Amino acid sequence: MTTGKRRAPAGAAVLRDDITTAIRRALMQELAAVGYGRLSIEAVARRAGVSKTAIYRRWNSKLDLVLEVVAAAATGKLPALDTGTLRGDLELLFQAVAHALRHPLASQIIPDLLAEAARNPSIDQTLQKVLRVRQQEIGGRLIGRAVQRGELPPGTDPEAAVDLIVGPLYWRLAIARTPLTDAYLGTLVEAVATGLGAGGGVPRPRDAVA
Amino acid sequence: MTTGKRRAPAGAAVLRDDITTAIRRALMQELAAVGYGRLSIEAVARRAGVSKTAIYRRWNSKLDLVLEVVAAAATGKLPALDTGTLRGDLELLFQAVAHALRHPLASQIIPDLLAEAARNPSIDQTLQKVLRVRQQEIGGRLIGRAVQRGELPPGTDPEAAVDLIVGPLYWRLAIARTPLTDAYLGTLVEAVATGLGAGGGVPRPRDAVA
DNA sequence: ACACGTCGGGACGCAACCGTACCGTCGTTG
DNA sequence: CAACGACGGTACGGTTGCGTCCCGACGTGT
Repeated sequence: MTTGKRRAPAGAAVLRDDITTAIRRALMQELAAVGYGRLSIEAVARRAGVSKTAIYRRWNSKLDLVLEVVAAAATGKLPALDTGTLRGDLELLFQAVAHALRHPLASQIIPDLLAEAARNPSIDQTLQKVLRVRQQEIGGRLIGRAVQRGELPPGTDPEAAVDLIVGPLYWRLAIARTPLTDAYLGTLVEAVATGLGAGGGVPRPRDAVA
Repeated sequence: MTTGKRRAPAGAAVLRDDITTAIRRALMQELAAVGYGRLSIEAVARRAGVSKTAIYRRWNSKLDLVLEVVAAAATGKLPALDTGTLRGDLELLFQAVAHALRHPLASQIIPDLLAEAARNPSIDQTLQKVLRVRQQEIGGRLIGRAVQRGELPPGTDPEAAVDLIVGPLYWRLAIARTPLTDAYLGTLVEAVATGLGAGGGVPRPRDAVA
């Protein structure tokens, strides 16, 4: 690509990091632009200003590329998240989730891949690791501390609590794409905190309706 | 397609309804199977047992087909939904939403199209009509009645309430694809009801953070 | 009885993409 | 300073899809 005058300077006998990161960046942008369904290696190569060959030297296939890059991008740092009160923890967590979902790329890529996960086991598995398991870990610790403090009843189910926390934020930011207000966040904290305590704890799943 | 012996009996000088509905059904199934991104008219025709020509006689293009069929499928009936109490209304509403999201086709198609809506204005517009506007209507009436009864403070924002209702259910059923329990539904009703009333009402959006 | 127009089937030209295989170039590593 | 191997570029054969067009067959409405 880039039909220049003669030839652009090439690399050497080692995989160049700048080219690797250019591919990663281009993949994320392309994924946001057209989604996984329409994703093409050629478009990624074009966008990265890189030859297709350079991509196939690093990854075996489209799926390989997506899984590795997305997993790497999602596996980031996260705060300590221990303020001493349930409401404080919730507020921090909400801010973190909201911050992540406000990234334009993330808010396009995540719903797309989550939809794709429903029909692609490899993607499903990867997302389970980098999204849901992390959420459950964080949520579990958060709920556990609140129970120890006596802020929540002992039977509280962390899994359900996470749904209650992530669900509205995800719906509003990623699906409805409605602007988020501080007031809304505050109310959400209040609703989740009181809601979790209200029912005498969220019982564990038993009689499945589905 | 269907390279038979000679020729199957054909129709007459009028669009046959059975073929039209076969196309509609095939489109929904194909949409669930591969998503909008990979959707192909040829696959729809194959699945419907119909020639491509038959599809193009009815719709101009892929997008036309999808928009019309999806809108028609989503524009269904909905219950009266007025039990006399906030918790009763919420429970009915949750059951209805949960029922809709348990349809295998719906739970595949809806997240896919919602993700696609982020980059396709036509799809976005259609979904806004058949999903979000309906939700806001229903939620608005529900909240309005609760406010009149004094169950909720007057300032309660119906839009935020809908997010609070739909979000967790959508996340659990369409994204996490976790089985839904009666107990979970009950707790959700409790959490939303108390949560909405807790903060002295959900204020309207003002200082957007995004 | 007859024209109308849909039916399946097939082919069309065009475009895009997959994954692989070659080049000749050229920087890095030892 | 020499060998290694990644680099861009290009081409390959095969597949898939788009949207259009033509055909002969045939059932329906007038």
